Amino acid sequence: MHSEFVASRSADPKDSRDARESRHGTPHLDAVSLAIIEQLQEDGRRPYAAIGKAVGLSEAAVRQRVQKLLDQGVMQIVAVTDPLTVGFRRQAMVGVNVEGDVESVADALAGMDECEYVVMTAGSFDLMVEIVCEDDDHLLEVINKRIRAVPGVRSTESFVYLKLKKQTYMWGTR
Amino acid sequence: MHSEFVASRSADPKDSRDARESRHGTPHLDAVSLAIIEQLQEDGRRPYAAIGKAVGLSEAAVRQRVQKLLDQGVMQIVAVTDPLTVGFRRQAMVGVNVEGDVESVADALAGMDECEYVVMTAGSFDLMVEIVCEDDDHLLEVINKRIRAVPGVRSTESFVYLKLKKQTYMWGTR
DNA sequence: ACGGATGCTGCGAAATCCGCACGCTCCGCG
DNA sequence: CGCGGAGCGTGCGGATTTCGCAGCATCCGT
Repeated sequence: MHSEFVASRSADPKDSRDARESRHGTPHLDAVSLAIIEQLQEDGRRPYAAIGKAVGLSEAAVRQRVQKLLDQGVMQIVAVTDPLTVGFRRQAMVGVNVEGDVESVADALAGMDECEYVVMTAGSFDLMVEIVCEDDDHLLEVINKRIRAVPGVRSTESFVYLKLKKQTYMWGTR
Repeated sequence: MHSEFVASRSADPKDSRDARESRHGTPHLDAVSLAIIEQLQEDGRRPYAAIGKAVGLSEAAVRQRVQKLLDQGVMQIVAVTDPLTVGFRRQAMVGVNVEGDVESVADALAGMDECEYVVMTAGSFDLMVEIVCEDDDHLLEVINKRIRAVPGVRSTESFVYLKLKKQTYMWGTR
């Protein structure tokens, strides 16, 4: 009940003329906020004063900006772990083809704990879903029993992870 | 130069008899460390004292454990953003087929800034790569010019993101 | 010109972080 | 068996950070 911050933007009626929104209700970010985000992408626990020094703002101003970014759902500050280390030994990307309403299938899959990532795509799959499981049995059950049981799922194709080579969270740091 | 903590486990010769490792040099995590990680997955800036109260440890002990988890690369505490909000409007998952050494291709792709996620897989693709770009031109260039130019890449198939429905970092919180 | 909203600053109080000394337990070893 | 070191936890001050708030400047819309 947290950290599924995507696709739930601007549900609040009073963020109306907030900071001029570009098209789809996505809040506009100025260069300073971007710089703050970069700082927190390097270290999510960096003190506000240090960030302020780096971006040229007072401690209090940084604090208020960060709080707003958090409230708006623009960013989250979280611990990210290596799944293998915390006991999830099988992961897979699953491509899904759907008949009927794609979005309702996506919602159903998003409701499953084992689905860590759900995205609607253009191409030979309608949906791509990342699955995190404890072992092979678990993975098998999720793919063959649970995902295929969702109404509207026509077919699936699985790509079991052999080795994770890179995982970054440095958008905006380019 | 940070946060690519995967596949670089136990490079240190002196973490020998650390906390008994299970098979591949992956450090073992006890229930308390798991609980600490859960706390930080909910809020990466939660005070050590509050975590200590939740898991039954002193503030100092939590602090030392967190520091160790960070040092070992078991977890990172970072800001995670919605790519759309920070100005990256095109994303895609790209399946890659390789001839020759898969890992060297994976390394080459991992070296590209636009590749946010690189994983070796079993299935009809050898590699799956997530790409984050600013616009269509950028995406086109990355896929058709850069990725296909990597020696060993036989073919690619792209899945352009239409809508991100779920993105979680709650492993271990089940 | 006037409210009202927004955003930044400065400041004191409270809470947190940090280093360090100390104690405990668990081995390995002479 | 006793010693010593490593690993891990606690408690404790002092430095640092967080937090709430008042004050001020700017930018609108009316």
